[in-house]
Amino acid sequence: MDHAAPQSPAGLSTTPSWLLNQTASHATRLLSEGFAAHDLRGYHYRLLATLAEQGPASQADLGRRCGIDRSDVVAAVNDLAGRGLVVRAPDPADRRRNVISATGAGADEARRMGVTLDRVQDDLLTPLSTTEREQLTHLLTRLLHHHSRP
Amino acid sequence: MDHAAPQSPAGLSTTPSWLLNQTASHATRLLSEGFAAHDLRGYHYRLLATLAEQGPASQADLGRRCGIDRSDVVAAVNDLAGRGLVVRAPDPADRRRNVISATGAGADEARRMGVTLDRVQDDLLTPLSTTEREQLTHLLTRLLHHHSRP
DNA sequence: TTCAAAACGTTGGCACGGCCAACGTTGGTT
DNA sequence: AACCAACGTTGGCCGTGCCAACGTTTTGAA
Repeated sequence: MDHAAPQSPAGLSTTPSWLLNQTASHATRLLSEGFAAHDLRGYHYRLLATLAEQGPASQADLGRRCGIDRSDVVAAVNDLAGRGLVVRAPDPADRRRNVISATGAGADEARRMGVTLDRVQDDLLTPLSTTEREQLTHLLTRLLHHHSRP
Repeated sequence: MDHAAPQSPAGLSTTPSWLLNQTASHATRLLSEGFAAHDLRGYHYRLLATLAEQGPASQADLGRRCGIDRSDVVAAVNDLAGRGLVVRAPDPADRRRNVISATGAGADEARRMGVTLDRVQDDLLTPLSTTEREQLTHLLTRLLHHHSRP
């Protein structure tokens, strides 16, 4: 009686926002599957990578740089500190702040997760040529830039 | 001391998966802000639009067509039925199934939300030319198609 | 025809990213 | 000194996307 089409919400399937969300969803899935091998999540990687690349920072700064809410930074830093990937120390110059630094193990893990990240990018973009990948990156960058102005 | 850069997770900012997630995030935000005016969410629109365009269907079929889990369809249909946008009736031909149909009010609401959807698309794609919008749509469609083959 | 497998609706739960309000503490301004 | 801003922290909420399990009903194969 009903052969049940794959999955394509009617007219939605040509809608940019729909396409965007679906592809992003796939990307997130692939990425979190990859990160699961490290027993960590996206938040952890963002923080770890930022610390490894830009050096120690306060939690508030970290949150700003990573686009993560202060309250979520707390939990993620707790996780990372609990595994010795990161060290939380009071800032002697400003007692409101904690200075977060990546440990050696943390930097290593950041590197390893970076490899995973790269692998996932390739996975994700498999069907696209180099030129097309650049096109996509360019278009998305422009959209993103436009929608991030105050 | 610290001037706090905008928000750009180090090397991540050039990563397609990152760009994808960020732009999708903006799109979702815009969309849910738009849908909030209708006091409904994305799930509701997907179901309503599918019903309005393709006619009545069982919950399982609806879920398949919309890419929504069966269990989530239950709740969303409850909401829609509670507002008279949709009717849930037992299928006489198969007593396992409920036949879901959009009411007149449901079809109206679907239309109205469709307008909101279109407005949000324009909002989202403001900085892109027509050609570029087509490029983006094309690229995303290809990615999506590639990653949805059983 | 009988019996096992599959599909259905439903409940309840979890993960993840994102966001907000509130509090006590500490720092800077005026 | 008084006020306001920033900080870390707790605790909560939302939306999307899953999964497991149950009882009911249908289908298909022995």
